[in-house]
Amino acid sequence: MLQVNFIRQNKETLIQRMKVRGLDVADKVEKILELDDLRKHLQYDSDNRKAENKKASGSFRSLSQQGKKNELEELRNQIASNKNTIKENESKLDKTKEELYDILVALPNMPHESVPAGHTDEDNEVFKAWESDLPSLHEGAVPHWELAKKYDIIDMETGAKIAGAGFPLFKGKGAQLKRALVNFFLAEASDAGFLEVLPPHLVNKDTAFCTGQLPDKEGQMYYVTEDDLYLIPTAEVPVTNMYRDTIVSESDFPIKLTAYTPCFRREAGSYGSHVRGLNRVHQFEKVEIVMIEHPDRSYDTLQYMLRHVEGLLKKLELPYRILRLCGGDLGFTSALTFDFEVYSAAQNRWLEVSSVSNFETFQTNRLKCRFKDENKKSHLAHSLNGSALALARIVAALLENNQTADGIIIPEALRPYTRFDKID
RNA sequence: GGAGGAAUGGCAGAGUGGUCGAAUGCACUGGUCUUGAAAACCAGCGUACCGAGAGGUACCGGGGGUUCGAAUCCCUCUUCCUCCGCCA
Repeated sequence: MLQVNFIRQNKETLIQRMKVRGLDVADKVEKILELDDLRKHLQYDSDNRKAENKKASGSFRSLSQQGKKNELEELRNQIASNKNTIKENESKLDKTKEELYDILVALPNMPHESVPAGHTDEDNEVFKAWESDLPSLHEGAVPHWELAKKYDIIDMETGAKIAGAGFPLFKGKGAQLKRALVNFFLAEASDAGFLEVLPPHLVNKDTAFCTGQLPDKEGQMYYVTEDDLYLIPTAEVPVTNMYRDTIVSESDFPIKLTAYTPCFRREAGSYGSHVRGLNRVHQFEKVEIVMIEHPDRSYDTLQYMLRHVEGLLKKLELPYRILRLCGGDLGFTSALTFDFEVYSAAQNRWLEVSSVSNFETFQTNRLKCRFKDENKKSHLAHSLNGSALALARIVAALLENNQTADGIIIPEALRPYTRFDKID
């Protein structure tokens, strides 16, 4: 959520930048400023009347000790009438705040200056392309869902029987490969100085609101009505909320956290061949990295996170490219996002395996996550996160790209974790 | 699930209707002293909004109420702790 003061000071920039998302927010911005002025006015008036009443009730005791009944009565009336005005004022104030909030909460983050304009994923800019040749497969190479069947490592049918379509069941070396990937990713994150946490996998409304899933993505999350809880769509949600209502000191930066969790997504409305196999599922596993950083350094930190993710893909020997998302494809809460895509040879397409974003103060404003500068003034911190990495699609790409006539070869870096070097 | 108890500033912990934004201790920051450090002493030290400033207002788990006046009384919700039951 953007701050009103920020909007006030950066009105023209905001209107211009929102255009890359395809939004015209000029009217909304005017309305926000107008409502905020009204809010200030009403509050000022109420504050003054409250101050008057406070003074008046201060003299109450001495008057009553002196037995001045008439004065007391007059005082009581004066306070009562003031109180009525305050009450009316405050109900107007509440309405104004609500109206203001409704507009603010529906306003997405302001895109970073480097975000290209565009509507769909086709307008995304290739930030770093894969420069070597893409792997060419042997005669008779097949997509991962067929490999999964052939080696009996992923069982979609049984998953569907147990839960429903889109809930894969991993078996044998398939399950072990996933566990190996998780351990590999967590070990890499730990080595890079990220603190591992294992957060709750269900979260309450406040938590889902603060990282921006509510109200924007209400229908995308599984919701447990009985207990009023949401299943997490990503570890970003519980992990970032560790810093809700906190004031950190500047020396705590950069805060680096990592977590492995399952991710649950309803993916309502998805269908067709591009959702086949592991391409799009309701439950997948992911190692997430989250950082809280000083505003001056958050874009350097974003690059640092990019390098971390890149390192993982290099070690896994997977062909990848990095995209800078265009305005139309940019998430609601993000100011700048880079997507990592891995080339899936048998499907001959790029699969998104990571999304690394800087949210600037969009989340921390809701979280109230602040730090104090040397003058003890508090400012909102910046929050960032990225997948490092999402498992299902990495598995899909590994299976497809590494298939040979006599089995699927496990990349060197992963073998200490799998304890086998081939799936056959 | 049943029965009790608790929730106050970074932490600990006073405060049961009036001058309490809140004693005290610890922690922290600045200063004095010291070759340096420690100790001691002095001063400062919550958050947010409005205001150029002086200053004003709100906040003692959340919400509502009583009262001229609420941290303090009433209602309600939430969380935590203890005991019993159940249990990975």
